[in-house]
This record gives sequence, structure tokens and C-alpha cells, in this order.
Amino acid sequence: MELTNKHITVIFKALCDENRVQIVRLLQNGEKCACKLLEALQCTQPTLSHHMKILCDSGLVVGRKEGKWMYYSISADGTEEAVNVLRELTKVGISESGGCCCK
Amino acid sequence: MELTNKHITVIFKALCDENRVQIVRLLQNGEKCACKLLEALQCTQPTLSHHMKILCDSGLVVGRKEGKWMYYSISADGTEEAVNVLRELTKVGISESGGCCCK
DNA sequence: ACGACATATTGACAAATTTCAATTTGTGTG
DNA sequence: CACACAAATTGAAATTTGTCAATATGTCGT
Repeated sequence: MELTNKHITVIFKALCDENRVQIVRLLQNGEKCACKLLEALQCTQPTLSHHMKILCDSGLVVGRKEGKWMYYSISADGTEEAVNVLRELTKVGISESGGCCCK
Repeated sequence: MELTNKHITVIFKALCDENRVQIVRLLQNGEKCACKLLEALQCTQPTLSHHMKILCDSGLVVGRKEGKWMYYSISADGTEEAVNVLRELTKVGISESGGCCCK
């Protein structure tokens, strides 16, 4: 599979915002409905909805609809992929000869 | 050690920008001087300098000054910490009972 | 000390992101 | 069907981020 810079940024943009990091932490002890997240966070419902969209788009979180409620949880597949992407991206390969391009 | 949401965002903000992701990829085959990065990227020198600062602040990249040149490379320690942080953050613990808070 | 060069910093502007109020969509219940 | 409720979408304002031109800082060679 290809791994564009764009795709990589989508994954890590999810964790660029303190509120979203907090949301992930809240999901660490299991699936939670949106309203529970909403009362834990200090933001409005549309703002939470926006953050959840970004988290879901990144693949780190998955949503499950049940009636009028929305349940969110950490995606094992998504987070594993994120760790792999981060490891791949920061893996150092064949070291080139040093020296500067400028004379 | 403590691990604030703020600290976590600093790490992952580094990988939020396509140019910075590209820079990390360029560093994968060894240390590079700023001017070499500059000719690979399509941006001005101040912009590159700005991105390098963010990458260094995140700990993922380290800089080494040699004369008038600046050499950058991927930090093994920094990237290992980033992977650990990501794994810690996305680790699912004791699953709580399901159900919605709303009646 | 002076000039040339590499990098960093400053200031300004454009683009993207975060946030909320208002509204819409979707779902279940009386 | 009408109402109530949960979540998503829209649109606008405030903030943050990315970018560049201009300038400053630091280093080397003459």
C-alpha cells in the first residue's frame, strides 16, 4: 500500500489537539457514548462532533451507532497502523556519506 | 515522568505538516545539512528553519552545529519515546460497562 | 577588520483550525 | 403524526499555523 505524506498527516493531526488527546484518554477504559464524552470535556456538542469526526477519519477511533446514540472506542487496528506508520517514518536506513552540499 | 496532553500534542504536531513529514523522510537515509534539505524542499530558508525548530522541539529530530552549517538527523531516543507515547496513549485498559449516560 | 555565506529571528499576511450559535437530520416514543 | 432527544451540519468569528521578505546573528576566509 502507498503511504503518502498527506495520509500520514491525517493520522497525526488527530493527536495535535489537546482536547482530542483527552478524548482518546477517556476512551482508554472502554467504549463511551458521545454524551458521556461531552460532559467530560468542556465544549459544546458541535465541537465534540467535529473532534470525533477528525479522530474517526484518522482511523484511531471508531464509531458505532445504536439508536440515537453514538458510541466511540479506540480502534485496535487503527492504532496499530499508526504505531507502524510512526515506526516506518522514523526508521533510519542506509546512512549516506556526511558532508554539506555547500562548499 | 508526567505526560501532559500538551506535551503529547507537541510531539505529534511535528508530523501534522506535509513538509515536515517530507523532511523526516529525507533524514531517513542519514544526517543532512540544512542547505541540502532546503534544495529538496520547495520553500524559503526561513520557512525551513521554522520547520526544523518544530521538529527539534518535538524531540524527533536533533540538530548539530558544525561551523556555519547545521546538520539534522532523526533522534533514536526521540522517536522511540514518540512510539512509546503513542502506544501508551492508545492502549485500552479495563473496559467499563457499556450503556449510555442518557436515559 | 571586512566581506561572503549559512542559519535564525522578526514582522506581516494568507490559509487552516478551533469554536460556538443556529439549524438540520435521524431515531424513538406517546 | 407530533414531539423529544442525540448527533451532525452549516456559517461565522477568533485563534493558530504556515509562509515569505527583510533583517540579524554567527562563522569562515582573506
